[in-house]
Amino acid sequence: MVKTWTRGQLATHTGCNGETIRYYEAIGLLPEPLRAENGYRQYENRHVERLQFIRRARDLGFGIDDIRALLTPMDAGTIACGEIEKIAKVQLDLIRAKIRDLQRMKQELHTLVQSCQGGSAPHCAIIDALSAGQPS
Amino acid sequence: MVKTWTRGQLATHTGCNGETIRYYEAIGLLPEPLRAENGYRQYENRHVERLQFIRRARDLGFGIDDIRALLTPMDAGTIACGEIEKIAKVQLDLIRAKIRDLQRMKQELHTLVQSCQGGSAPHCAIIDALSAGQPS
DNA sequence: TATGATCCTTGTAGTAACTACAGGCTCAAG
DNA sequence: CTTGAGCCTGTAGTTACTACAAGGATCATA
Repeated sequence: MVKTWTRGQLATHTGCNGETIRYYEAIGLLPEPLRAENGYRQYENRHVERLQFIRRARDLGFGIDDIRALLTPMDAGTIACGEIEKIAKVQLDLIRAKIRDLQRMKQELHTLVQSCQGGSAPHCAIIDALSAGQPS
Repeated sequence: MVKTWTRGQLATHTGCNGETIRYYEAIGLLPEPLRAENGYRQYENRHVERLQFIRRARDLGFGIDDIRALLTPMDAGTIACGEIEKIAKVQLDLIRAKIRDLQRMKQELHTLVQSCQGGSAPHCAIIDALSAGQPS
């Protein structure tokens, strides 16, 4: 007998929300498992590994479609390393861009919050700045 | 006569999508403008300023509910500077946390992409790493 | 054996902040 | 007068889940 898992067990083991597991099945990321006689899903090791792969990729910021683009050739056994590297590099660039945006936002917000330090001004410096708007 | 703007003019002037303007009205961020006889919205200067305020705050990462929390006391004329500073500081902390997350992701992805540089390995190092999963 | 808690099943709706139609008026230019 | 753009309304789609509701199954305990 091969060890199988229920949905809750898979959720606990992987740290993935149980509903999310069902969602991944619905959108075709996680293959449909066999069912026990009572209708319960019976996950096997390949499901555990697949789900862990998905979660790791999601943690690194890959979108669902990116992950599909990684999994499909993996399933077909035709992994084109260059294609995969490309997806990862695009993702890396996206993350770098997001960091730049956030750092600009952080800088501006920091200036805003600093300007408030008086605390008892007749007008709120934050509101004033947002209303007037410095060129960003 | 006071100068008024159509929705499209307001969109062009503020750089905000025209549908988004309608959306802000629907959720109560932007007050309903008067209508011309043909039913067209007639925006006034206060709408332009309000929309610019909203866009600036959104650009700094404030959520709709944050902006509502800023606008409501502004409308009532009871601006509590401390409250506003608190909202801004929370937002600043959120942004700092996001930056940290993204930098961790960037580091891991960078390592992944570097590991691929061979290009002609029998297995893709990126796939291997995502499958095996180093502790993050 | 009864019962209550916990798990599983399904389908559907809600989240954030828009964005994109469809179907139908209105308006300005040529 | 026609054509194309802009405006109106309402609704549905986007991303990646998350949260029910209603009902059946299982398990521990009394």
